[in-house]
Amino acid sequence: MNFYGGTMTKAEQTRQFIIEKSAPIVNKKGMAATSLTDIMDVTRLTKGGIYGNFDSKDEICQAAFGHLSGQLAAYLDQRVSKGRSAKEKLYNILAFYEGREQVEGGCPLLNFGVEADDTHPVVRDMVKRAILNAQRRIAAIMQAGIANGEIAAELDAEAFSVKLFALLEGAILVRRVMRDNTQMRMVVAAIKSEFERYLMTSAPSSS
Amino acid sequence: MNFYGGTMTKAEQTRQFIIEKSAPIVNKKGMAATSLTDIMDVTRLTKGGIYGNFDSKDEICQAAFGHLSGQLAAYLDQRVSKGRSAKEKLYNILAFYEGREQVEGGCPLLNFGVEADDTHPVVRDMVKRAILNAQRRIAAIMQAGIANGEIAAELDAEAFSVKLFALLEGAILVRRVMRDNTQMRMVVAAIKSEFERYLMTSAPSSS
DNA sequence: ATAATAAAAGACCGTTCGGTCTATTTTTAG
DNA sequence: CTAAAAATAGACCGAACGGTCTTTTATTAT
Repeated sequence: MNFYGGTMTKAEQTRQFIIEKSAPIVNKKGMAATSLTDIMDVTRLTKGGIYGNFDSKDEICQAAFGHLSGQLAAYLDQRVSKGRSAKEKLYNILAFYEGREQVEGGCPLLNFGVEADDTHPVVRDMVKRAILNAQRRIAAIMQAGIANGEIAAELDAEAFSVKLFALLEGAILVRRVMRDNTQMRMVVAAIKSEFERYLMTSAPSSS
Repeated sequence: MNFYGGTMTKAEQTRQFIIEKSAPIVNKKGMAATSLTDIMDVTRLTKGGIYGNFDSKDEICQAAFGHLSGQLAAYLDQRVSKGRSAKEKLYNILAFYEGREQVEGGCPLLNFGVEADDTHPVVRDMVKRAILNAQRRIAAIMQAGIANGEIAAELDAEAFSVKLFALLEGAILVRRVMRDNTQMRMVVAAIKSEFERYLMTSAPSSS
């Protein structure tokens, strides 16, 4: 028996495989509406293989959200790290949301948040943490921008991050229902416009 | 046989009864997760009574959304009609969202919108129309305010209504996941603050 | 009151659900 | 190569699912 050191044991590999394959389905159909059969189909595994690695469907859904939110965070962090100013960092994030790319099945924070809030307290708590992290990411960018003089100190970093998050999630909802990106574009433009009011490099115009 | 004139036939009464009793559950648990048993329990009816009035569970869910969104629209219209200026009308709406009242189980536009977008095209279309109506309601208030000189013409009524809707729905999501109204309050304050920038009665300040 | 009609009851149907368990296969250590 | 161990297959389980259908109960017009 190899003690878990550098390599992944077979079960761990399979577990990860199941998570990665299932996550998009759970994100799209929802936890309640995703059946074991769906998971069996997408993984090409049977019940034995699945329940050998998970105790319940709920555990799979939970892990699926963890995977999706981790993936989303990684995407965003990557975008942020590629920006060399607060403005670039913010705009890279906005481009991500405005683009059609997104995680398959839409924003997991929205999907899981809406479904979990009454029925799945564990998932709800995970979503809560993910939301706070997303907001912290934005607030941190703003604070850094203020600290190095790129952004006017009048900008309330926390309030800005709260508004930005709400606007984007709302726009994601509208986009999914409408199947139309127009309002998302409007929202992103509005965020940019508000942000630029606090940019020190641009003219401190008042109108 | 009485031809349907003034009174409601018994079946129509029962149908309405089923819808009203089921709607909060479907709103809360979701369409997929709500079972016939749930509906039987809450209506104290049996399958015979239910399927005598509906062809399928989906039809009940659909009617439930229609009821909820109609109810929501009625609430909002009432609030709007009680305001005597654009500002009052808007603030009445905001007070509605900021307050804990809301429709039981949260905003049906959010709940049904997220669940329906992939799986229930009919419901998705109903949500789409409901969203557009909600936005139109706001835009109309703004346009009227501009027309009578209460609001500066610079305000883009449509863009404002899109932002407002997205902000509120995003804040509703956060509130449900966090079980905390703080961010909703922040969002409402931000909406008010932005709106007041365009108010003609207040000082046309530039900062 | 009664006969015709409408509505609701609830047993019943096949299917699918999440989950278990043993047999078999695959992997791995020696 | 072989024996021990781990992992997967898939038959099986009871429960719950959405939905049907016949019987019984309410309603209603006369």
